[in-house]
Amino acid sequence: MSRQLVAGSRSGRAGARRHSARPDGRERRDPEGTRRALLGAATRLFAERGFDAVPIGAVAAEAGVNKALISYHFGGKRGLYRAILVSSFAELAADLKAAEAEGQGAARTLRALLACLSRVRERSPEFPVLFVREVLSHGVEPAALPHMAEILGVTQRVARRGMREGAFRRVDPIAMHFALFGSVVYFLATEPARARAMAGGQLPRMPDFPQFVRYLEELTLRGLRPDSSPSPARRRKGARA
Amino acid sequence: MSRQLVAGSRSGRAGARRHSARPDGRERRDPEGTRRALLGAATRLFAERGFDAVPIGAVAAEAGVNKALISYHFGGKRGLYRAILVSSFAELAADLKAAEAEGQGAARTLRALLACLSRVRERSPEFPVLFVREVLSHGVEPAALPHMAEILGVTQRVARRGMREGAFRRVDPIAMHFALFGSVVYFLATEPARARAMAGGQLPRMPDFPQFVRYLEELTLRGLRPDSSPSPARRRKGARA
DNA sequence: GTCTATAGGCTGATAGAC
DNA sequence: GTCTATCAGCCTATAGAC
Repeated sequence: MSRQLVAGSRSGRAGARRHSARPDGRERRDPEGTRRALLGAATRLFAERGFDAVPIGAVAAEAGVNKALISYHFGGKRGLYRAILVSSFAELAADLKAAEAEGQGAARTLRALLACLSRVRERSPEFPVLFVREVLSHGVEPAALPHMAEILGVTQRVARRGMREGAFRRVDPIAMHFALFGSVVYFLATEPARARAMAGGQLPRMPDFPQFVRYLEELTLRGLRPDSSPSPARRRKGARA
Repeated sequence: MSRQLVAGSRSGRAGARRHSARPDGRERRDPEGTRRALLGAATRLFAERGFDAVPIGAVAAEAGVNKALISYHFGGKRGLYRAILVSSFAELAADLKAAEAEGQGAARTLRALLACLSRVRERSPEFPVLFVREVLSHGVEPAALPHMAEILGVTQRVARRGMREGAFRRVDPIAMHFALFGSVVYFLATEPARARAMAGGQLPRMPDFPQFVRYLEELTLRGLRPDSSPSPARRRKGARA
């Protein structure tokens, strides 16, 4: 694989060193710069329109680079996609695991995880869209599956830990994962589309992500507290005081 | 309901009446049957692979119908897509509104909305995927936008109603919408992909939707209760006892 | 209404000059 | 490593026979 899957290349264009200006005004880059330009352009476009809707020529144009270089550096369109995908998934999984390790206590860890997702959003707003697109896709990229399993694992462990520590009432860890992770990811993934719809004056107001995270955190921490009595309107078999 | 929104199905009473068996074993349908076969096949395939990844020939084959009939009945691939999209969105919006009307009290209404989403899943498991795909898409289908606004409106109204009735603490209605609707939609939209991954033995166990809904309902009702004190680990400015 | 045949456009990949 | 030129493949849409 080219350059071990572009590991760790952030979406930023940090070191795109210029070589020389050319007659047409565009710039010639070194190979590493080319790769990064392609990765960045592809991330943006694949997120915005989806893999199948983006012609390879559009990626090249957005990157200011020749079409043919995609095959040269990544072995084709799919290879380019795979490169951004697995590096992004791996990065998210690693970040979540780091956040998991840093917090003491389930409640704090949960907050750390949410903070981590906020950072993802700042670092690369396109990633959540890419993530959801892939999760819906017919055949999920096999190389990304292990990372997805890790991500699921982190949330589940927080749930188990909270129950063990007596901080959370007894719940299904998987359900907790989806309530937490699912809503955040949905919020983030739909953010660009909302922004576009709002720009067209078709939607009233743009919800605020930090506020949403605060809501979710509060909801979860309150809703999971073991001491509170069950829902007032209905009791279920197996519910505990 | 879904009828007469499904593009030009005019008088269209039900009845996929068979006409005659043909030499190759496939069956000839009446026009209404053709439209429905196409709608059904397209719903399945567009959900599974996405609009751009599905050749029109695949839809025709899945429907057991000739390619050219797509242009004839729906004015082309995009027209077929638009037909399933707006009828599905309209149906969901209408169902949610019905659920909203039926429940007395915010808590009960909230439960009715969740039950409504469960019914959606049984009726057409592909719809959530289609929904999310569209919500991510570059330009959301204009015809579907009003319905999306309605859907957002229903959840927001429940939130406001709960606060007015004193059943919920003060929260941002939009945040509540995303926490509730977002997580359910994410869960449902990823369900087919999980099923496929599990079939390949790449995932451990399949989470249970009814259980997830119960979790979410309980979490929300507990987490929104006005009497409970704020999160024990941290207080915020503006938090109320 | 249904079907066949075909036109015309666009796409991803590569050979080969630089 | 980069770029130009080119090609084969596939896709949607339609004209016209039935």
